[in-house]
Amino acid sequence: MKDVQHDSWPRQRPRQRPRQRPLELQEGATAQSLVYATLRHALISGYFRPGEEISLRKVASVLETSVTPVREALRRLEGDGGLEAFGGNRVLRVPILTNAELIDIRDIRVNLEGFAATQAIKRIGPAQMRVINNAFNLMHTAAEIGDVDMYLENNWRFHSLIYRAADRPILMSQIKGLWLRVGPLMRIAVAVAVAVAVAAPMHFDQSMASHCAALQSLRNGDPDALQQAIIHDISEAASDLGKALRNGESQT
Amino acid sequence: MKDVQHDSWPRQRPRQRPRQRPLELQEGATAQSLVYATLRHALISGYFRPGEEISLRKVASVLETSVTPVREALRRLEGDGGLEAFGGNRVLRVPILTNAELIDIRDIRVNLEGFAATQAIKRIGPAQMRVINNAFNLMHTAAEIGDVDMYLENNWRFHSLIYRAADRPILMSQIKGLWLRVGPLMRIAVAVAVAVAVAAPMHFDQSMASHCAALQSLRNGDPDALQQAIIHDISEAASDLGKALRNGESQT
DNA sequence: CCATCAAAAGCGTGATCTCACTTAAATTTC
DNA sequence: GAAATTTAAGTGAGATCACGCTTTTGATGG
Repeated sequence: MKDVQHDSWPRQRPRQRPRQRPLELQEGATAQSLVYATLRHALISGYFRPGEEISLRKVASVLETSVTPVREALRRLEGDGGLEAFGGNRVLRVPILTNAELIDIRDIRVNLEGFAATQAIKRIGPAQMRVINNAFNLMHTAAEIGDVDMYLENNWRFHSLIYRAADRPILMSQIKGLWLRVGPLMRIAVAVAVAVAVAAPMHFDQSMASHCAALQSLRNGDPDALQQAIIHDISEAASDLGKALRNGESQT
Repeated sequence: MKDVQHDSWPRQRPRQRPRQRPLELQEGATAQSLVYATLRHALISGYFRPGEEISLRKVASVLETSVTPVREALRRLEGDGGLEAFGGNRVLRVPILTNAELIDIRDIRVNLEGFAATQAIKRIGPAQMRVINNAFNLMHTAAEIGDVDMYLENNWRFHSLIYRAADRPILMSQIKGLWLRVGPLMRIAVAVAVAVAVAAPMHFDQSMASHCAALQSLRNGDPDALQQAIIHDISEAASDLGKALRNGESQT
């Protein structure tokens, strides 16, 4: 059935080019979704600096695919607010948040994550509690040994594990979208905090106090206390992020 | 290296195709963004039914462009939750919300739009108040004469004008994303409500009562009352949407 | 040595084509 | 005539190329 020669064409067409390569794309997932997931994770983990420019062809080259899936992935990230088009050439880059946007995100996070926490606390069983405890401990030790990557990863794990228990996919995606926006700044803020924490180890205690209070509220099953702890943590973090933002723009 | 004739190929290639046409794409906006805006507006206005399938080539043909920008636009909409990929062929279609998703969206709306209202009320001046009043009146008359399009449009205008006054772009985009998801259902719910309103004109009064209370709170500058009115409206609407959803799935 | 201008490289955008796959229709077969 | 199979049409995914634009670079003139 598959007349490979395409009889509708004259006859001898060289046409040697198409040669589509299936590549290493595994498991039915589209290349576009792989690129999207990769870049999204990189953004949320702060592997890109605010203001860094992302090139279609560079990404396509690194990920060993063509420009088409990359462009779709970048466009999705642009829609998510994780990237922004800049200049007349529409070069895509990591957004540099303004202070107003930071406040905007903070308040949305307070509402959404606070609500998610109250919904989650009813559904957290001993198994989830153990995993959350694990993430908390890892985050704690990461802060002690000054491992920024480990801290960021487990900070996200700690929060997302709680919210995931709420079993609200749409709410979860909204929260993820907000973390995506603050990811690049978060790394800078934490890196600075870690740097000063070497000299003054008590600097992380503010952040740790919030997380500890959240953990305690989880154990007690107190939704209001948990919500307050989450809100406090978000406000603290927003304050640090604001400092990092102002430091960054003074450099630029 | 620019050998336009591609000397690597035999020689006389007709190759008459490139012929890129600038088309009617006006004002520096990319074709992709035009397609996105068009389809997004169509979705939020309920011009597509839940479950309706959207074809790349059909859209490209109707909008007189190629498939590339259309696919990017549809992918963005998929990321927004306005479309979903279905089946092994990843055919894109308008999502059919589950009841859990409806509750999810309702609660997020209560939090986000309630918060937006409290932030907006401090910043609403006489000029905005006049525009909002206008939208309210248009919505009211639309309900009386049974014009579904007019009602939907001004319902969105009424709400968005309030939220826009909060001057929180990110919050606004999140709220828009939620309306995008419920848009297709909203039309069905309103159409049903209009149909029965012809027989029993007092059916719209619930919805109108919420909007009236919101307007009154705006005039009084009472943020708590406004928030309560918004929350009440959202809850009412979610109830109607749930009925429309159950009716729809009984047909399917 | 610096300013100026032209060439080149790089950017995103969009069109076109092939591919793999699914689904609908038509044909054949029992 | 009904059922199974083959065929045709339609789908999204991905690669490649041309285009217009901006930025960088290199050479030339001052």
